[in-house]
Amino acid sequence: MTDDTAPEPAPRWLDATQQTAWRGLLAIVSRAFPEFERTLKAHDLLTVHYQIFAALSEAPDRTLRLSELADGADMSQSRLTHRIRVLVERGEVAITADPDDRRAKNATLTDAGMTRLETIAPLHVEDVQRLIFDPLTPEQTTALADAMSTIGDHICQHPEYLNPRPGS
Amino acid sequence: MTDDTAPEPAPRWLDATQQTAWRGLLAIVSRAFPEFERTLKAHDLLTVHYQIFAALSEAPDRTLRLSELADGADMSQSRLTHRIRVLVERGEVAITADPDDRRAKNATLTDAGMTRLETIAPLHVEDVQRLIFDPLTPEQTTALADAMSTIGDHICQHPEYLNPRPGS
DNA sequence: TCCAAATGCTTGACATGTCAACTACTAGGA
DNA sequence: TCCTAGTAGTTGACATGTCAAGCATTTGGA
Repeated sequence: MTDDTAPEPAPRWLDATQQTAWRGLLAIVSRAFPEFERTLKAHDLLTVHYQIFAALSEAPDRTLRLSELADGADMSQSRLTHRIRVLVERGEVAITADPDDRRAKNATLTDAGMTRLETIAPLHVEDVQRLIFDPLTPEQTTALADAMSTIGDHICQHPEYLNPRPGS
Repeated sequence: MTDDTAPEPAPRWLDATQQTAWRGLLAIVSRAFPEFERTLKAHDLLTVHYQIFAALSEAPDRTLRLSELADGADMSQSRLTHRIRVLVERGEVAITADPDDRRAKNATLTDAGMTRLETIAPLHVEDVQRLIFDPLTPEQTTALADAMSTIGDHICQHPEYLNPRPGS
């Protein structure tokens, strides 16, 4: 009897340098990101809502088709539908039917929404500066941007490296 | 009438380099981390469970007091109580009363749990290598570790920089 | 000794995320 | 025209996260 299963390659454990980088990343995710959420929550917003505001504010006419908005803000359509509701109720986002495609809807950041974003954005960016960039020297920031953009580009340009996502 | 409120300082917007770094970080969080979760979920585990396994496997006697485990794995005690239940039911973690302090309980990674971790860990580390470190040169990895550990140390050593956390 | 405060953990209610239907509409070919 | 497949968005059930309240125990000081 021969074993026709492929032999498992030895695991590629993280070396010391990689472990250092990985632990730092975990610290950011487990401590800094919850801090950003607390600041937003103090103003009755979730991170989801900030992402919606940010994506719409950068779009032409502050308007995006809902599916484009979901893509641009990195969330599922379902989640968008659930969470955008409160923004519409508050009058900070308006949703209108698309005249050209009766399946589609467009979301627009209203003036009230823009005002809201202008209040929150400085608080959010201050959090990011304080927890992420303040401890770094300019050289470290440059090196971080280089590495991060390399990783980010690689992930976005190689979706085949990802497991199939359920429901999408 | 004089305005006695302090003037708002100008927001410290991100410069181009910082934006590059920030977008990369968001890409990692929104794409790579969900990928890690999908791999774990294919083996009936949540990230929470992996963190529990990892923390216990590194502890003396593979055992930690529950409150130490919650700290070490960066989660609230409440969340730990809720999510560790299934691991106990599966026999992968054992919980025993602490003989010295009758308030406390100790969690131990069982042999079955260790076997489980030895199955999953290579898959997880392969995900991390593939999505985070593979695109980087050795020099980029070194620079990333330097910046990340600087940020991580800063966050962990300056808890006064964080808003008060509810419930803790 | 007593008691108030702190600690360790659990519980349950509610908020949010996820996922698989589902409806409605559009596109494109027989 | 009629199908079939694909696309846009919604819905509801369930899984998970969050938070405040609660119980039991320990600590430390009056």
